[in-house]
Amino acid sequence: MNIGEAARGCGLSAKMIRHYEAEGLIVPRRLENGYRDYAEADLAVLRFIRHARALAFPLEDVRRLLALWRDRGRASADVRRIALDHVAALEAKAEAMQAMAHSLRHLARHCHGDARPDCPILDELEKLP
Amino acid sequence: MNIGEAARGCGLSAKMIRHYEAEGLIVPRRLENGYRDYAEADLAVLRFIRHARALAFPLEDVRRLLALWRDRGRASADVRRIALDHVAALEAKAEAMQAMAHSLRHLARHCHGDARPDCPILDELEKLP
DNA sequence: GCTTGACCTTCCCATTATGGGAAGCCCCAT
DNA sequence: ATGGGGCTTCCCATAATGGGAAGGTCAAGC
Repeated sequence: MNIGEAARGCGLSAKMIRHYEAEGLIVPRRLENGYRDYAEADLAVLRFIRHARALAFPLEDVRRLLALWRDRGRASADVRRIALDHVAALEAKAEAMQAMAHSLRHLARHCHGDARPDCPILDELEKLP
Repeated sequence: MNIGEAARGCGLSAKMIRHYEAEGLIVPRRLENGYRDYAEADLAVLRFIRHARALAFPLEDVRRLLALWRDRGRASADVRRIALDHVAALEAKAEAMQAMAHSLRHLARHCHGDARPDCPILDELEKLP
């Protein structure tokens, strides 16, 4: 199966599949003409990568998860550790963003939002600590 | 005031001040020796930039906010528009991240997290749609 | 007056994940 | 054999930040 077919089969772009290969996540067989040749098992790996990325695991985490996935004897605790660390990172970022959104919404609520020039939003950006 | 002093005075790194200059946000006077020379008024601009960045406004937004800030006759509606669009973007990202965190936490809850190899997290990454 | 150290300049590179696009090769169907 | 579509690699760009090199400048101390 060449890369285009593999891409359609796993939901990733050919571009990204090559990128993941460059990152060492999945290195397919090569045909004599130089074309990449993906097996069915490779498709499963590519889908795994797509799912992990959909949950925003950084590639470095995906690499480790893949290693654990391939290791039939891994301890589930290792997987859980990676997942929970990632959850913590996600929640920290999400909370930071919501705090910023909240502050800004608060400012915007006190801004007339009409043709007048006075604007608490700019005032605040000017004066903040 | 040279760039080091300006950096200490506004809370940005000299590196970033140069970057914001390259982006056209603030271009200081130059001394004869080529050194950048910041006035007090420049410090206010730099602080404005820092505050806007602290609220995660992208540089492009900062550029527009700065223009409005400098324009004594701007309509507060223009500022509000930028702010609320940014709030929407922040909230969208925050919600996406929390949804991912939530899914993962759910998976992790069903993972023993011990030495056994069976792991619902990996199972899910393997099987997802 | 010269050395030293702190500061300044510009330029290049790396990060993360993704995509655009060019140049050139390959394969298959007409 | 020719054309179209797929494949290859390589370079570039994104956003914001930082690291670091190579070299110019200034001020203090001797």
